[in-house]
Formats: sequence, structure tokens, C-alpha cells
Amino acid sequence: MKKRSGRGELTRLRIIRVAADLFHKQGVHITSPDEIIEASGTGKGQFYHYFKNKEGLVHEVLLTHLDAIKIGAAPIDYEIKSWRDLEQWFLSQIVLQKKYNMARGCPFGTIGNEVTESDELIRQDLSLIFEVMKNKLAKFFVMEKAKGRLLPEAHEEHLADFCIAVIQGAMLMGKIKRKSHPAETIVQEAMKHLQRYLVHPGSGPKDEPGRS
Amino acid sequence: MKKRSGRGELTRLRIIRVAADLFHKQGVHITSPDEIIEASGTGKGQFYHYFKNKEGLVHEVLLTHLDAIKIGAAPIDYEIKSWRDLEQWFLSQIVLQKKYNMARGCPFGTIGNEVTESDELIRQDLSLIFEVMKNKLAKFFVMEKAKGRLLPEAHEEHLADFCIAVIQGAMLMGKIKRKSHPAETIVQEAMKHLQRYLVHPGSGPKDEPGRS
Amino acid sequence: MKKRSGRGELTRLRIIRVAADLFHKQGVHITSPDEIIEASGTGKGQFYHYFKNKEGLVHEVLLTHLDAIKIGAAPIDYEIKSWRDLEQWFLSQIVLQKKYNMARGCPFGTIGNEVTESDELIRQDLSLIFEVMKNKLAKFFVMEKAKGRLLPEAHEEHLADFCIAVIQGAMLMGKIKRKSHPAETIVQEAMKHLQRYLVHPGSGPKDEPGRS
Amino acid sequence: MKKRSGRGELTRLRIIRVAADLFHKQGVHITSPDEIIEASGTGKGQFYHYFKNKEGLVHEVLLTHLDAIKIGAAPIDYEIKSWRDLEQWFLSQIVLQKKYNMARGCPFGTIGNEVTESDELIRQDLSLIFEVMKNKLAKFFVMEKAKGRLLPEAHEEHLADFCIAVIQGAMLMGKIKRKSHPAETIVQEAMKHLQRYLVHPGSGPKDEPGRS
DNA sequence: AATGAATGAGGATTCATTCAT
DNA sequence: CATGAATGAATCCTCATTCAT
Repeated sequence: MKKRSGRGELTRLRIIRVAADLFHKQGVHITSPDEIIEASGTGKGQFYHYFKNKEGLVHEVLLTHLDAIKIGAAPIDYEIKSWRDLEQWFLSQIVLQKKYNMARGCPFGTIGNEVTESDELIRQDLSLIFEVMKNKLAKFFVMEKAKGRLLPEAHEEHLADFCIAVIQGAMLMGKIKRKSHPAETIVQEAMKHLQRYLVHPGSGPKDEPGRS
Repeated sequence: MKKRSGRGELTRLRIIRVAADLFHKQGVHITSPDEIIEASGTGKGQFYHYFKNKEGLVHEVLLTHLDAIKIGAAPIDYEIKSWRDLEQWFLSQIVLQKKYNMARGCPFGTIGNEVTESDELIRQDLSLIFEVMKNKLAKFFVMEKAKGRLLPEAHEEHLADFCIAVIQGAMLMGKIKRKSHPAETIVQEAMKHLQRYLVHPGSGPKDEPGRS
Repeated sequence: MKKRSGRGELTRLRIIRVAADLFHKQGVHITSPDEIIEASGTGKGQFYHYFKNKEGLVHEVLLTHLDAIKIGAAPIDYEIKSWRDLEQWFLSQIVLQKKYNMARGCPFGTIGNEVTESDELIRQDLSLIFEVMKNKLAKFFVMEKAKGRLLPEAHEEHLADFCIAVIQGAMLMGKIKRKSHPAETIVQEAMKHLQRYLVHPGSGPKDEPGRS
Repeated sequence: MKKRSGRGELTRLRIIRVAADLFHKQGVHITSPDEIIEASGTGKGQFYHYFKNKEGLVHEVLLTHLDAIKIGAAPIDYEIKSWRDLEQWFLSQIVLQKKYNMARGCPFGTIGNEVTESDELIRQDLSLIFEVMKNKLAKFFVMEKAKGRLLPEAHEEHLADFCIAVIQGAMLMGKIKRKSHPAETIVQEAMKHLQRYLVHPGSGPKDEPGRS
């Protein structure tokens, strides 16, 4: 990576932030450099000064997202420590979606769906993001199992992938129906499934699963 | 509906079929009328003769999909009559995805993800498609419940929505990772969840849940 | 080749003619599609309707030139039948250059000089044009030899290549110096050389070499 | 001339050298300041610090060439002292061209061909270069005549111009055909012509014309 | 029903240059 | 002396659509 400071860094970040929002709102294909330039209040040349091309910008937007997830600065908290956190992880995504009037999906799902065979770089970026996400979720399940609160038959990574797929599907449905209700019931079903792997709380665990 | 016959009907259908494939492959935004015209071997005029504009074509493509689902002519069989059928419903979508080398997602999810607030017509088309899908799946759960094979606490529509969300999420993951494995484990998790609602098979039901 | 008639053919030819002139005047690189579009009074879309891209247009411009040379419709007459014709062939190119105030070179030399390793198609077009030119000139020398008016040691193709190189060099000098005089003396030297191969006119050939 | 020393002088020379090469390789129009800056490992500011603008750089590149010719530091030796030297002058240019795989022409011809009516400064630079070249060549013919080895009818300057035109045309043909053979035969024809002006070597001159 | 000519707005990118540090 | 941020016009090309035949 190049040096990340100095005068122009703000312009660069401004472009990335604006682009991330537009990509989330309307996808990559429909968002033109011109629109990003206009919205970020920069000149045409700056765009191509900081980014090789549009794909390069998408790449950097995704790296920025990835970084935010890694350091815990993303709007969604991926550091799951309890069953309540897990439910929150699901629900906060729908809450976010509601803030956008159910007109947007998941920023990664949106971009991921637009990917074609020629967008290999972007595909890999997304793949990496989802991998990191999975690991964060799996870590929780691993910990739970270590504490004897999860049945041995629970496959931590599969459960993590299941969570991600469900929230992706739920948000897509939310966007298409422009209603949060379906997404919410979907998430509840998923939670029920996950709790199925709980060791039955005979001795009364402190951290009780989401009864919300 | 307009007249559906005559000489030109074949041209119209050819355009729809080609467009459906291109939309599935690369999405709507990136697919230009020119590309469709070229791929369908038609002339420019024909395109705008049969369709008001690009959006109109998308609309008709979706109606065609909807029709296929309704009459059971779609590549995926939505007439679920057994738990095995249900599992097949899940798996056949992944099989289809594999045929495209895991480079495509669900045709409806792909288009749905591209929808913005200005694509109200298309959004509604998709919403309708998913509604029909849901009803088909719910019907199975209703039937199962009627036969006393499903716990009364099972909410048929919620389960149907859950199924749809899971397959959407699974296919998206499959497309992003270009691997079928994650999608398959996700589906297996979902199946486990659904079977949880089975009335315990004390009396031995003939149609046993997917042990495949 | 596609059909060459119908409504749009005029537009296409207009673009080619305008482009040929601009390429001659200022070269290919500096001439933008927009400039051609403007000068030919067409719309932007027409340009790319008739030509794949700018290179495609250059290609067709060259093919048009080639055709003109082949059928004798070019501004320069390549059908040399006498030594006077040959001298005329040299001089008429300088006369043409004078008409443009010595600000242009040879249309083929101009484009040829701009060619880089990535312009293989164009390079081949030019190569072909010069090949045809050479053959036309060589034909004259062959005929002269057949009539016993040219020494056997004269290599017809070499002489033809020599003529072409000289006129190219002469026109380039004319353009750079913006004077016709150097070009004219160069051509005179070349003519002297060519006549050196004449069989000594002991019996007095009717067609005497250029004493102009 | 400005001061020519100090720290930055190296940067300036580096830019000129890189630019000269790129102009030779692909011409002036197609070569952007950015490309030169990148290839010379300088910063954007340096470019406009040392050169008024792109045209200014072309100008200085040409002056540098001119200087090299004058002081005999150019890749081609313009100090002709014998007929062998003259032949070498021709052939060494083709040898150089071969080193570039016949993908380049003469650096001056290449730039000269790109000149338009608005590039008066550059045109004059080139004109001057060719004038100096001509004088160098003419000097040889003058000397030869003085020694009684050249027929009085030989016009020294015309012969010099003839040489320059021939090599320009030959190199252009070489570049367009990407073959050295045509260029070589053209040069041989030119040499034959020049030798025609030799006073017949009855008394056996030491420096015999190129029989190579 | 069918063809493809015509239009012009817009998309992605590069260019040449200036300016601030 | 040196760096690179900033600017906006221009380049090359595609898009979605309409129109004439």
C-alpha cells in the first residue's frame, strides 16, 4: 500500500465514502464516475488520479469495508459474544435496511449480485469479506462449544455460513418487498434453528438465548 | 394481454428468451438492447416494435418467468409434494447453478438486487413472483400440517419465506465464492431446521425426510 | 463486404471522404471522431454505426484509397505508359502538394509514419497500397524492357520501389520546408537515375525521356 | 541559452532522453506528458518546471538532436569523407532501424510527418536539422568535386537533398513493410545514381566507390 | 412484420496544464 | 529542486430510443 496521509488523502476518502453509499443505494453498474465525482465535489481528474479506473474504486471501497469489519468500525458489529449479540447481528442489519426505507439490500450482496465472470478481482474481494464475516461468526460458535453450551454435532463454519446466507436472503426479500416483516420472520426462523444446537440449559446458563 | 400468435410472435419470444438468459448471466443494467438484438438475430426496429422500451422487456421477461412457474414449466419444480421434493427444490437450484459454473445466481435475485426506487414496476413483478413461489411452498406445509405431520406451531408462510431466503442467500454465496459446497451445506442446515417441525415419526410416515 | 447501397451509404461515404481529408491534413492521431462527425454533419451514433471504431474508419479510408488507385480514380494517375507519364507521376504529386500550400505530405506516408506496433491492421493496409503502387510502376519498366528500351540489368521492382521512396522522401521534405523546390530537384535527380537504364537511343526512340 | 548545470540538469536530460525515445517510437501526438513523466521517473511538476509545455519539450528534444548532429555525437555519422562513408551513412540508418525491428522510421521524419500548420516552431526546428544534414552531405560532394572526382554537372546540394529524401523514403517503406530489404535496394539504387557523377577513374583513385 | 438509419445524451477515460506545499 | 493534488476540456465510445422505408 502507498502512503496514506497528506493533502489529497481527504479527497480520496471522500470519493470512497460517496462511492460506497452510491454503490449500496443503486449498485455499481448504474453508478457512473461522473455521478461520484459530482457527489463528492471533486474534479474529473482527481477520480483517475486516485483510482486506476472504476473497478479500482470498487476494489478500494470493498477493501475499506473489509477493514472496517476487521477493526470493528463497521455499522454492523461482527464481534458476537452472546446469543443476544447474534440476534442483534441479524436484526441490526434489518434495522439499517429500514433506515433506507427498505430500498437497499446488503452492500456486499448488492455488489456481489452484479459480479460477472469478468469481474474476478471484485469477486475475490467479496469472497474475502464474506470469509472474514464467517470467521467472526464461527468464532462465536467455537467458543460456545468450548464452553459446553453447543452440541458437538454443530458444525461451526456451516452455522456461520447459514447465518450469512439467511441474512443475505432476508435482506434481498426485504428490498424486493419493501417490507421488513418478511425479513424479520426469516431471521426468527434462523435463530430457532441455531438454538436447536444449544445444550439444554439444565444447569441454567447465564447467557440465555434470545427470547425477544 | 394482447394477441399472442401470428408471424411475429416467434421473434418476440426469441427476444424474450435471449434477454432472460442475458439478464440471468450479467444482470439487466449491463445488458443493452443492442446486445439482445444482436444475440437474438433481430433488427433494431423489432425490439421497439414488440416492447415499449428496455424496462418493458424486463417486465415481459419476468411475466414469462412467472407464467412458467405458475404452469410448472420452469426449470425448477415448485410443486412440492414431499419432503424429498422440497430438498430437491433446494438442490436443483444449486445443480442449475453448477451448470453455469457457479457464475450465476438466481435469475430473480439477480434482477431483484439491481432494482432501485425508480424501478417500481419491476420490483412489483419480482414481488409477485416471490409471492407465487411462497404460496407454492406454503401449500406443501399446509398440506403436511393437515395430514398431522407438521407441528401446529409451524407457521407455513414463515417457513416458505425462510426457504426462499435461504436459497437466495445460498446461491448468492455460491456465485460469490464460485463454489457449490457452501451453498450445499447451507441448504442442509435449512433442511434440518424445517424437519424440526416434523411430528415425531412414531407411527412411521411413509414419506420420510431427506436422508439422501 | 456488406451490401454497399441504400439510404445510409451516402452518410458512410461522406464520413469517409471527410475523414480522408482530415487524416491527410493533420494525421490520424490528432483527428478525433468528434471532429469528423462535426465536419461530416452527422450524428455521433452514425459514426459508430458505420465503423466499428476509429481504427475501423482508418481501415476503410485506406481501402477506399486502394480501390481508387486500382480503378484509376485516384488524384494521381498510376497507369504509367511512357517516360513522360512517369515524370508526370512524380510531378503531379508535388503539384497536389502545392495546392495544399506545401502543408501536407503524401496521404499514405502521413498515415504510415504514425503507425506503431499496435496498428498492425493499418500497417498492412498501407503495405498493400504501396505494393499495388509498386506493381503499377514496375509494370511500366517491364514493358519498357520488353520493348528493348531498358537495359537488362534494370531490376524493375527495385526501380519501382526507388520511385516510391523518392517521392515519399521528396514530399516529406516539401512539407517540412514548406517549399516545393527541394522536392522538385529531388525528383529530377531520380529521373536522371532512371533514365540511366535507358538503352542508348541510337535509333532514336519515339518516346524520349523527360526533357521538360 | 539558460544555465546548463546544477542538480536538476540531470532530471532535465533524463526527460529529454526518454521523450526523444518515445517520440521516435510512437510519435509526438500519441505520447502524453504523463507517459514521459512516468518513464523518466520524475514528478509532474518537474516536467513543467523544465519545459514550458509539451511543445517546448519537443523543441528541446529537437535542439538536442541538432546539437548531437553538429558535434558528431549522433548515432548516425554525418561526417562523410569517402564514398564508403556515404554508403555507410545510408546503411547505418537501416541498421539502426533493424535494431528496432523495423518498427520505427527516422526520428525526424516521424516528427516531421506529424507537423501541421500550427506547429510552426517545430517545423522550423526540423527544417534546420535537415538543413544541417544537407550541408554536411553537400560538403562531401563539394570536396569530391574540388578533388576533381565529381563531374562538374553534379549539383552538390541537389545530391545532398536527394540522399536525404531517399533515406527518408527508404526508412518509411521499411517501417510500413516491416522489412529491411526494400530499404536496402532503394539505397543501392540511390548509390548507383550518385556514382554516376564520378569522374571515370582512369588514373585509379584510392578511394573507390562502394563495391560492397 | 421487418430493417437499419439516425439522434444525441451519457459513460469511462486521458490529456495538458496549473497550483499548492 | 521536487512532489503530486487539482482542474476541466477533450477523446473515444456505448446507450436507449425514434424514425423512415
